[in-house]
Amino acid sequence: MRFSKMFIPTMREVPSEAEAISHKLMLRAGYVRQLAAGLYIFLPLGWRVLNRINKILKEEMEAIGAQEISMPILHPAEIWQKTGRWYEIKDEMFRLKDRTDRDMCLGMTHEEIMTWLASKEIRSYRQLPQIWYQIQTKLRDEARPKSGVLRTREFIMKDSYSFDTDEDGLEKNYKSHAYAYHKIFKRCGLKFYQVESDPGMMGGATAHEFMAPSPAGEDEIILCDKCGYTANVEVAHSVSPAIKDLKWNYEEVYTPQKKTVKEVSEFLSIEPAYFIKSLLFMAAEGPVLVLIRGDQELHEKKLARIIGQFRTALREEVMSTLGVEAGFIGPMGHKLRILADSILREGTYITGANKADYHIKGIKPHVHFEAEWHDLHIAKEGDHCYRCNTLIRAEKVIEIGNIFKLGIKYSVPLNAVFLDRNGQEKPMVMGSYGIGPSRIAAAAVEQNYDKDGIIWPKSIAPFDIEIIPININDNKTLEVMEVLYEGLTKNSMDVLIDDRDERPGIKFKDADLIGIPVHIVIGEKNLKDNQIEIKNRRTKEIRKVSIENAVSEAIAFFQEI
RNA sequence: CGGGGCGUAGCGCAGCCUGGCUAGCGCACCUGCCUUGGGAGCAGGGGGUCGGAGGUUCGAAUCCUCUCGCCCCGACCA
Repeated sequence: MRFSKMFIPTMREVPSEAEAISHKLMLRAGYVRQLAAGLYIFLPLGWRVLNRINKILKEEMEAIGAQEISMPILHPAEIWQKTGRWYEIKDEMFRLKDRTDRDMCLGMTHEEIMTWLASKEIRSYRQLPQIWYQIQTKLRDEARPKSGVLRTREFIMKDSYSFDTDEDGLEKNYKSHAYAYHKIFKRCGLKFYQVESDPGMMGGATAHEFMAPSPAGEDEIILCDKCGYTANVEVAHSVSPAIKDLKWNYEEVYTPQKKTVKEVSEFLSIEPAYFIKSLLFMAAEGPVLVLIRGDQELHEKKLARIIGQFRTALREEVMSTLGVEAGFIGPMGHKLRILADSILREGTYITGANKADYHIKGIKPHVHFEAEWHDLHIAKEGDHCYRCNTLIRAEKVIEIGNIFKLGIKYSVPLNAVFLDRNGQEKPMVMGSYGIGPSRIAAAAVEQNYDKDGIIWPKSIAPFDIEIIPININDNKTLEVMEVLYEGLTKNSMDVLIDDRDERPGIKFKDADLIGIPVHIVIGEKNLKDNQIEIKNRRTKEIRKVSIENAVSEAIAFFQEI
């Protein structure tokens, strides 16, 4: 491909709206353009990258027996109504009506439609298992699209769905997807982790996410380097640092106007970890008191999994429920549901006295209060691994893939059933598995760049090799350029020639920006010695080779990378 | 949806507070000359409803009101 014939609008300056590295570089290097918030155009270079990623996806999906199909993006509402998601999902779903006033929506994911298809077509256990996948556009009316191509309202997703006769079959397909995903992300040149995750509204008990470490990531994971425990903070367990049991006697202390843990802790010169924070929430079942240690933070999602949707109690509700103002609440003597973080099972603490301006020192679990014990705190760096007690660390990550065991969540409402060996009707056992190709691309950029631009992993670069003729008006240069281009192309290398009549500086800068892994520089000086240069974009290593050997050397050089 | 910021040429910005001459600068773009190993130089040139609407004023990029868009933080994220 010739640069002069390809639309590669590079920019010297970064558009001011871009913040994330991948966003800046993909704009500057001419890979994408923004149409509106969360809507991106993939330009020729960007589209080539996506296609390379998709090719890897297809190969690895086919390798585990998945079959590619293509489903509509426009869905009738009835199917989504049957599973209930039409009502559960709110503004996130794009909804519309057709000309006959029929409710429709744009697909944010395809569990419903895939299950519908299975319900129509699969009758017998003999037809199972099936794995169907597609690489298809998804539409989600995101509250806040951000970071360029990382979070958009319309994006392409590789989504696959497995249908099995039983849990064992699902387990097998779940595992083979995990295996395929490892291969895919490895082939794409990404650093990544597989972590335990929250199944969320997808339902089912088990889910994992594939996470590419990057400061631009929106998610955070917890890692234990010793035992290998990795989990999304949304579900991560941890053991907060141990504290001594100071065995104070139960006594009231005067703490005028000191309400927050920080204030009382400073006032009494006692570490926050010796305090119990008492928080009142209003759930569907009524008020619930939640206790966590002073140095912990409540994980609202963990709490929501236990008591359902809730909100913070208003000042008046605290007063009417507990008879004390917020800031001096203690867990003693109340008749309501009390949940406490498990760490509070042991020790002696300080807490509100249920009386304005007073705290209680010396409160002990089981003696002065009872509670349901749960993991309610946010795991963070400095905590210990709940499995092996080693110090854990946290990392920012980009979610690039996920796998869910769905079970029969969708097959039951949509009546996707089959007859088993004994002629018994049973719901299919399902799994769903997603990968975002544009997130792979963005994560690859986030993990591979320098001050000059992108450094693509060679498996997903838009081209393998870029040829840079220094002076396009030199006949010898042109001649060598054509010979190399032909030679490399014949050996199935994807080659971009910068045949523009531009100054060398511009070509070098653009080449570095665009980030093709290998550059071949043809200059008049080296030609006099019958040589050309082969350069590694990442390391800047340059190898001079003779023109005769240039093709084979360049290929070898590419393969070494 | 809550908080903050920004909309002036393709990109990056100045001008706005304190209203006033033809709306300016760098890069990019076009023409010519020159130049060719890391975003050259000289000369000439094109491109703007100052996001939009309404208002105040003799006069609005500038002041006021409304509105639209984009970005960032948070909430949300199937």
